[in-house]
Amino acid sequence: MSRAERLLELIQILRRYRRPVSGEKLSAELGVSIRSLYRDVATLRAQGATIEGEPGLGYMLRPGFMLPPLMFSEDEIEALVLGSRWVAERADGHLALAARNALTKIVAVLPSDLRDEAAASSLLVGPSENLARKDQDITTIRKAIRAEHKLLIAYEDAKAVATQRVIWPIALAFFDHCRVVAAWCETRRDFRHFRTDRIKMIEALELRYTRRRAVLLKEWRALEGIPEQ
Amino acid sequence: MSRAERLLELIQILRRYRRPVSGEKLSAELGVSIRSLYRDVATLRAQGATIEGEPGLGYMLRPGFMLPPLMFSEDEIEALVLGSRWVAERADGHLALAARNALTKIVAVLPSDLRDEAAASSLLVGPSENLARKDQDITTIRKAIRAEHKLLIAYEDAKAVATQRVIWPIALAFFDHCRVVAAWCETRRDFRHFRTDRIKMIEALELRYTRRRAVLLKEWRALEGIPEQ
DNA sequence: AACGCTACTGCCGGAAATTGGCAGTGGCAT
DNA sequence: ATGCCACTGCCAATTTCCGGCAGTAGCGTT
Repeated sequence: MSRAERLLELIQILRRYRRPVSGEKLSAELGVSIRSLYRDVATLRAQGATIEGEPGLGYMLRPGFMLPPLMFSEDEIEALVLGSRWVAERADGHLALAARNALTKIVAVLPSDLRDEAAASSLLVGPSENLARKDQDITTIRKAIRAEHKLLIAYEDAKAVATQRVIWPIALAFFDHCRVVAAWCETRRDFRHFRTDRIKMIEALELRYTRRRAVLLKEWRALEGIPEQ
Repeated sequence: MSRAERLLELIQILRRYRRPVSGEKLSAELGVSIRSLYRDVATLRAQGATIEGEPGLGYMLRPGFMLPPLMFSEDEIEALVLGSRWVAERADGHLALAARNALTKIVAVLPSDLRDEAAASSLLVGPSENLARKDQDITTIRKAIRAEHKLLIAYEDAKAVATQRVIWPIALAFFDHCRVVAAWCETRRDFRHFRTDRIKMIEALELRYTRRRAVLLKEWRALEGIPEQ
């Protein structure tokens, strides 16, 4: 195994463990001495990986993904740039920032003669027309989805009937004029959809819901007839 | 310079030249022997780069970009996935396909435990509401923009007045309900905007326009007050 | 047919990078 | 005070990398 491959392997091993792992264990799994492991960690850090090491504990990789060298066609890069711009324009603050950061990283490594072209890429995203912005809420929802946490919401449906419910959010759909949360509703014991602009209050309950999101998502997709994207 | 860096450098050099370059020249630019160059080319090919080599001619890189190892945060990957999905949903056939391909490539290299999560990512893009689809035209426009080629179009404006013009397309803006081409209009000798759904006919003139797109784009941006994205 | 140009491969000795072991420092918790 | 562990510098052994050489093969020109 070449060194480059081993570095990638190290990232993946670190990613598998969620808790700190000692360097000795990592070196054993890689079939390499502890000394080399320290060097590998240093190299990865130099490449931008956020590997945290604490004496007495071990190493832990801050959640993230290391992509190995990838080859993209011109169209593919253009698609990534356009997509990131759309997210930067339309998604909530955190995600929009992440989109800009991802874009910056990609553009930074392009050869200089192409950097300008990509930066000045001719595919633009227009502003949203009348999309009500509830950035902080969307961020809360996204976090809850990822953590499989319950949410308490005050909702006002299309007929202006107000309710309070505990929901298990599983997905967030972006439409032209609104965003919709798909969730399992504890009150109704069924899947329900909630337009984010009709959510009047939202409270993150630091409480995990009892089924796996992937499973719920699959059931919901089947019910709604939504194909995998 | 480490070998990994040199491989990236080779890609960038190949990208600079648009015509075939001999291995000898490449090796000279890299400050390395011809023998090593052959090895480097072989390595890059094994990594998926499409470098074409023909005896008597030289090497040529099929247009595309090699991204070096990159580190993305969870949010950044989520933004890339969501953005690609939007492009796959909303852009024209070629670009949509490119978005799907880019996504496939990214997902393919994620560690397996995360692949499913990314594939089943909870951020979805709803279908467009009443967007008139003119896929083949959009592709033509995109190609013309990239090549800085003129286009002959038959246009019907908001008042149903029909005209034919030669335009120099410089950008394509995606709005919720329509796509708009920004262009220099030869007839009017000024910048004009054309909604793609009002373009009745389009013909690609294999003729380069006389000013650089980057410059035109900058002027147009200044005129319209559109900030760099 | 001969020649020039170039991609491509195998082999070999020398150069350079990688590796493992060792010794030592320092932080932290028990 | 002890144990655990991250981290660094040094050095010799190992592995990989590199350049040069010789040789094969495809293609177009003369």
